[in-house]
Amino acid sequence: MNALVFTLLDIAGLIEKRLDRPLAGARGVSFREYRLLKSLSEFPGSRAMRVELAQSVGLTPSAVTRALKPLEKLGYVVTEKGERDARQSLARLTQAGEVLLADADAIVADVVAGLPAMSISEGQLAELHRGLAGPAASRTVPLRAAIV
Amino acid sequence: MNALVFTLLDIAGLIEKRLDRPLAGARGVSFREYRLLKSLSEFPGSRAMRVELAQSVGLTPSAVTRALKPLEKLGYVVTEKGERDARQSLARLTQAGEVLLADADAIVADVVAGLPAMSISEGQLAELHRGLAGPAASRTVPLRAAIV
DNA sequence: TTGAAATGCGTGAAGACTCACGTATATAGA
DNA sequence: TCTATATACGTGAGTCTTCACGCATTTCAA
Repeated sequence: MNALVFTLLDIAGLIEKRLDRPLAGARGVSFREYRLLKSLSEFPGSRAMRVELAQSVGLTPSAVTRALKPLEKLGYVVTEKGERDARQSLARLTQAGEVLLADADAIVADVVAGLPAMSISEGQLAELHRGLAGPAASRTVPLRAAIV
Repeated sequence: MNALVFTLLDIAGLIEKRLDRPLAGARGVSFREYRLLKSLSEFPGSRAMRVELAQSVGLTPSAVTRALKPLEKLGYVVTEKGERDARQSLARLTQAGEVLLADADAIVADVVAGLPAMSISEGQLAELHRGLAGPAASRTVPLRAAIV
């Protein structure tokens, strides 16, 4: 039982390392950055707030703020002030960002194709993912109850 | 294909977070530290070199050196100079470490039991793990070839 | 035996992440 | 309208990890 979980964690670590190297070497972005850009590209108009982005990649908004900075400097992302809500800093993928993302996608697909075959059902994995992510959202309530 | 891999990585991250909190809260050790101690306990006599330990938990020897320091301070581990080889710093689990580890094991088992059911074959996962770890070991040769 | 290469370890520097906190803006209720 | 709360963001401090080195010790080959 525990062994299965530990093995899973090890596997994830190994895969992440395998993805990180080629991306960093070829395009100068880490795998984390790739995922951030990928996530951004999936928002309507490739625009999203820090909080949305953070939620979708499983990071803190502050971590997103920091991760975005170098990507802006490289011209892959620009941030625009929200018009309706002045608190918002909307990150938008630039054209250069889209090009980079396309290249990176190809690299990632290559690496993934080179992984040992895994006979895991995508459906089951997705269900497990939901099972893990869901309760985290509703966790807010019990925590408050515990504090009060 | 890619989606499956990404889901797997997300799941690993979520599980790690779930394990980290209870351990840190109850026993003051991170999940990484727990794994280090666990790994150490599995060596004969609960003694191991930095390099061995590093290899078994997927870290750098220097990372192990640093990770071990606070655990030593807390009395869970002591390091002894190797008698046959004076370069070695052998880490050994103390009795206090064993007690801690037993408690932590219980906590981990609890958390794992609370995870959503995962219908993944342990055998298949182990095979994937070998497939990923194995090539890394033999990677030394091609790398050298590339350099020369 | 002796010089060169390999091995084990520890440290400084840098990167990435979280937490805690403060600021600016928006919103809801008295 | 005015005040309290919530939201979105950014920064400083702390932790953990890797990389690049350098030192001490061992091993191997001439």
